[in-house]
Amino acid sequence: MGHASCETRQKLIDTALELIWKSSYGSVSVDDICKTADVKKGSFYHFFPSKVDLALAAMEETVSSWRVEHDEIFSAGRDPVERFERYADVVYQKQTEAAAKYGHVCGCSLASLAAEMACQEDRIRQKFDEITNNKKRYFESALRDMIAEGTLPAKIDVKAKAEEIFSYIIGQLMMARIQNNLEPLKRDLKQGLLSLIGAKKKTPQAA
Amino acid sequence: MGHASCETRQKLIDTALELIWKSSYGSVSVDDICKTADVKKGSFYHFFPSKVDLALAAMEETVSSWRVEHDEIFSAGRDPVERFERYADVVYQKQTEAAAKYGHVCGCSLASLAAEMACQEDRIRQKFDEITNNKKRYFESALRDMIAEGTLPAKIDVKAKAEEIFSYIIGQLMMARIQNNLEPLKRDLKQGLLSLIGAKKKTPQAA
DNA sequence: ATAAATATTGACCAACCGGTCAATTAGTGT
DNA sequence: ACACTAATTGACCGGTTGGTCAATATTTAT
Repeated sequence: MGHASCETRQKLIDTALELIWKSSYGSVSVDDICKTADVKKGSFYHFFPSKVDLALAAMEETVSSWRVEHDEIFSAGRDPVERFERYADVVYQKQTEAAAKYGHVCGCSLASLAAEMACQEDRIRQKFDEITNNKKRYFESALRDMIAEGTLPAKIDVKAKAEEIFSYIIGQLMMARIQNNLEPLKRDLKQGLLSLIGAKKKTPQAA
Repeated sequence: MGHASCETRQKLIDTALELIWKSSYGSVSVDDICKTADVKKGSFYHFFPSKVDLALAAMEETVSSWRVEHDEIFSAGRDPVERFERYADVVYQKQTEAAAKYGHVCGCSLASLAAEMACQEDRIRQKFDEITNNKKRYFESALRDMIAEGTLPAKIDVKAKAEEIFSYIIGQLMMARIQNNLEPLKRDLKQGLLSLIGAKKKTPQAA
């Protein structure tokens, strides 16, 4: 059936991801994507009913490409505070790579796209919501582990704290993109995260 | 000289502000702005050399319309922690008004615009930087007052902390826009700000 | 071998994009 | 009254936009 070429579809997704991340949804045209991916426009509309549908697929692709790494970082086998620390390190590292590749700091592709489109395309808003809710579960789980550990008071509102953490990370990435500067991210992301969590030092009762 | 009509210029700025805040820079055309403002395109280009120049003027307008209120909130006469608390309240209140007016949560107009355009129009990036640096001074001043007060350790990096605070606020506003939900803002903005600042309770030594 | 399903192509579209311009109108200082 | 400047107008432009479509080529199941 000519199904051999999911690769055309994939090439379109990858290209869209790159181009939109580098600039913005509005400034990248379907023609741009097709030309860069070396795919004819007719093929584009064979795989995707519209430009937004491509963007939606690109969002899905992004999150699925993170999944394994994400699970490793937030592994329940790891000390909960270390999970956040490691996460901060990885975020910074990925931003560094992207900045080198694209010539400037790009921030969070999903958040930038969602912020741009939230008020026009509800499906993009919804998809981001869905991704966000999933991600917050990792944070909530880590926070609960800290409560169990005794490094966080039990009365804390775990869901609220997870949202604060999420917002802070998004804010840092947005600012990094706008300022085109990774230094604040390097300096403040981890530290701010720890301030926000506000954990007590673990009482060194072992050994 | 027919200068009677700076009002045309002003109407264009106000309209652009509204339309771009409601949706995005890329999705609002010069024609849209002109039609809404009831100004002919020729007039538009009489006052602004390009669409970005209008956006730049709109950014300037936004910040100048805040100035007085901002100075009051961060008045040195006010307790430093209260400045942040009051700021959080005002941010929430303004978002509520805008959401009612436009039909959905809009977030920070400047940050949304800057995030969208940062990688394409350096002048917008620079303008946002300039505005940001100014705003951070209010935060830094409040933090320094807290150190003087003894509610914050003197060793703290004031500039870094101010950036953390700024990022957190931007993140909360972005998330509010994307989620089209003011509840997290209401619940978390102030509290997260206080966690981030991490001030000790003022020792009640008066009276 | 063949029929059905899928993929690819390039030509095509109306609407819209940001921007220009010459002509006209209105206000101002003298 | 007059000359000068600034504001307004609407027609105009080439290029681009997201999207369509009929024809063709390719792959697969039988």
